[in-house]
Amino acid sequence: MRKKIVLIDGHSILNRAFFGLPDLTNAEGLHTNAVYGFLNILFKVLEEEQPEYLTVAFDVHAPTFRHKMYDAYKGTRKPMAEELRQQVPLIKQVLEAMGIKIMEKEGYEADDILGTIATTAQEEGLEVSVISGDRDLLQLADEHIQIRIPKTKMTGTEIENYYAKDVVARYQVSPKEFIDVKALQGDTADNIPGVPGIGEKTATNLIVQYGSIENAYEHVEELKPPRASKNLKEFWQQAVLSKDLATIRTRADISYDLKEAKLGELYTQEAYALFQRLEFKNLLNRFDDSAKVVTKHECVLIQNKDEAAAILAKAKEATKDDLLAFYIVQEEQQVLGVAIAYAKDQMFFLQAQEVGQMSFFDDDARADALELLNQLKQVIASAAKVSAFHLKEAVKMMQLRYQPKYFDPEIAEYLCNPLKKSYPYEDIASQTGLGMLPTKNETLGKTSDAKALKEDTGHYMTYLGNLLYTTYACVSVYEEKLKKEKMQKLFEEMEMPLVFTLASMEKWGIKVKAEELKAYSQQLSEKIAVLEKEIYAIAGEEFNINSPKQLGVILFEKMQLPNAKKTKTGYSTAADVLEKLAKDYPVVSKVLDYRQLTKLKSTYADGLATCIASDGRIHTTFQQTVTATGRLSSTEPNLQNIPVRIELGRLIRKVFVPEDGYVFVDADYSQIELRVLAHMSGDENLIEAYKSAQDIHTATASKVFHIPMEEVTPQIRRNAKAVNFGIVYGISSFGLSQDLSITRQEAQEYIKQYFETYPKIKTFLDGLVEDAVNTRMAITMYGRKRPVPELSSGNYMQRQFGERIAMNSPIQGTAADIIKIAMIRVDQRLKKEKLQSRLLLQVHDELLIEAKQEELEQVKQILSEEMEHAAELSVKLEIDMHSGNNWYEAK
DNA sequence: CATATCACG
DNA sequence: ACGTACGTGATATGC
Repeated sequence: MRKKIVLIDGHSILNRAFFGLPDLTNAEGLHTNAVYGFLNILFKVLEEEQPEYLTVAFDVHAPTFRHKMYDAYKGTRKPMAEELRQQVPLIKQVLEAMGIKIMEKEGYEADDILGTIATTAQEEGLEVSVISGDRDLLQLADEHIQIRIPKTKMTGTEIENYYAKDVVARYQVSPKEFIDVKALQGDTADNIPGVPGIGEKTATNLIVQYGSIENAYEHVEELKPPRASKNLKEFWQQAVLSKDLATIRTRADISYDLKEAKLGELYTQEAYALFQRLEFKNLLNRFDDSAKVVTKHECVLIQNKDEAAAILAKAKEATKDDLLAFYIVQEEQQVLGVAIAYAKDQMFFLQAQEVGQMSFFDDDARADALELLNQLKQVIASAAKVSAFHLKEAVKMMQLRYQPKYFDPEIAEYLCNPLKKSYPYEDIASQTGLGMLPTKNETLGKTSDAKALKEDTGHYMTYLGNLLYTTYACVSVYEEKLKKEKMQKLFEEMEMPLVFTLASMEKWGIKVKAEELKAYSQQLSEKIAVLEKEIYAIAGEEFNINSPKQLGVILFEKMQLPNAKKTKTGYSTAADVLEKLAKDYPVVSKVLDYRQLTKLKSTYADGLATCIASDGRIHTTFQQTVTATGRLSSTEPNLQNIPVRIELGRLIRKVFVPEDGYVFVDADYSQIELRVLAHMSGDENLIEAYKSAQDIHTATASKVFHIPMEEVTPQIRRNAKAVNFGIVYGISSFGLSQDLSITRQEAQEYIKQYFETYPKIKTFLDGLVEDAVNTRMAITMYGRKRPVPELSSGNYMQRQFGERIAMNSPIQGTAADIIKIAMIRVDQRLKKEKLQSRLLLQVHDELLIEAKQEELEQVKQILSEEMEHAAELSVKLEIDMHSGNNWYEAK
């Protein structure tokens, strides 16, 4: 039995995998599909062959890839897709981590390396398998050299196998003759000229008959067809050159030590860590426990009160001039305990007294938890620096006041990488070089915290240890990182103080009239029932109007309505499609009304009702680490999308009311994004338009369409307004034409006129794109960054999208920065001036304050001062402000 | 769990 | 020849 060696054509297999799989990315935004596909092919081959030796060969330079199957017809080489290029170093890293031999040598193509090793290995008595997606390698097939070509199919990976005899069976020629066929036929993708007029058929026939180009040349007068005879004579030198180009070297001057190719343990710790980072979850099952445990951090469980007190005292002493890290473990309003660290190896979990299982509210337990938090608060108060996981929650629970010493790891990581879906501690640990830690899920499985703590205490202490260690040890790393990225001020002076402002807003919540909400819901129900009946009557049957699928069938099949537009899954029934049909088909306008009403009922009337807490108020959560641009978001419930544009929806704002003795004051910035644009671009015309206190959309209309201000009709003003919006979004003629229902040409003309009116805006936006292409970042006035990986995509659409992001993010982000500053200052001033009025909500460019009746004037003063002077721009920041006895009135 | 739709800035 | 406006979150449906 011969020993086996497997040789892999690295770039070729990577390429195959890349085109065979949909795009995959990990949390860092790295593209991983090619690496993943490569590994799947690798593991499949290894399982089938059980080889002794393995080597992967790469070309040293791979600036281009031969897309034979994809664009051979163009006879060109495309530059390698960026998404694929990124994965070349990655696969090498993976292979190294698994201890797999990589061969590459300057001056040689991977083919030559494979050819040489394969030939030598066969001579030395090995059985050889060469894995490649490239049929050129078939010339290497021999008695003991098998060429294997994987095909990614729907059903998985299938592999075509060729020994020498299989090549003859399939192509009529031997592997050696295969070279001659190619020499005649040529290969545009490989820059092999071949002989003109000879294609695959003729080439094969000639070589079947004569065995080689040399022999064919000797009989050149007899060749058929005559064209072949004539051209081979004429292009003989070119044929000889082609043969040379097509020949894979089998005696390349490479030093190759078979011992280095011997397969060892593939499933190493390094490989495990890398697979984790790349999020190859399926492949992680292949590892056993020895690979998984890299570092272990444990919390020491403290249940005894005296011991807890001793530890808190020690922590207090140790952190007087030093860092304290903590995390409050809670579940459903119940504090289970407090994890604290006062050094990297001094981590404890102080368990709160258990709440009795029988009684839902256990006053003793509650008092105990409060006492624990109170003690923690004192340690926090005296600590020099404090890092807390979920800082905002802690601020709410212990009513902490802002001091510059606080640190929130999730927010630090968010500033460094704002595109991630979430910020779990293990990502923070890996990003700050603290190692690959097991996730909460991996340590505990899917159970509740309370259950895990009780029934799996050991693992729970490991989970907390990992979380807390990360919270403690990441601080110094991020401080350096933020300094280096010039985001230190942004973090310390904007995001951290904001945590405290948001905590206060969430804690206050907003009062909602539950009964009125219910009445509103019932009102809607009645109207919905009427519409429902009418729609069924017209349709002639009952169906689920809320199902786009069923609705599409009814409208576009049964009722044969025109202009059916398709989505992936069926007909589009989106509002913009239906609106075009509404005036001709009453049923469509009823459907639109129905949609509106059911939306109001389910999301707002009924949805909000379930969110009213026992204090009669709704406490939203403001997310500080979600958006790519630096805006906030609001969840459970979302109070940033309460209806306002349509009257019936707007009415719902009447249920949001101030407490007795208070009024609402609502202030919103007037076109803050356009003003930011005017400032950042420095366009004199736009700045001047604002300085002369004109209505900006009318002024734009007048200038862009060359008509006097007085003659700007509402319609023309609307168009100008759409253009202004478009500019902020990163304008495209298509988008604008859609929005205004005009042709692309007209939209293009509007844009052209706009840029002629405000020339510096064009320069500015082009500059933003150029900078983003160079730095791969969009950046705000305050230094907030957003990576724009779309700009390096191989896909034109994606790159186009990247350009719009590059234009929009600095504008939207700067506006978001400014209102954050305003929020902090308004909040801090209300507190400093010892007012009872409080900030409740932020809706991107709007703040809502619940003002004590007697403080109304003072509050208005504070709002206008702090909002208008949050940033000093070359145009004034103006606000609109209203007060009222509910949100409807105040807006 | 993904998709379509629609509410907001 | 393509097929897009920027940023979010909640709900209902249907696989």
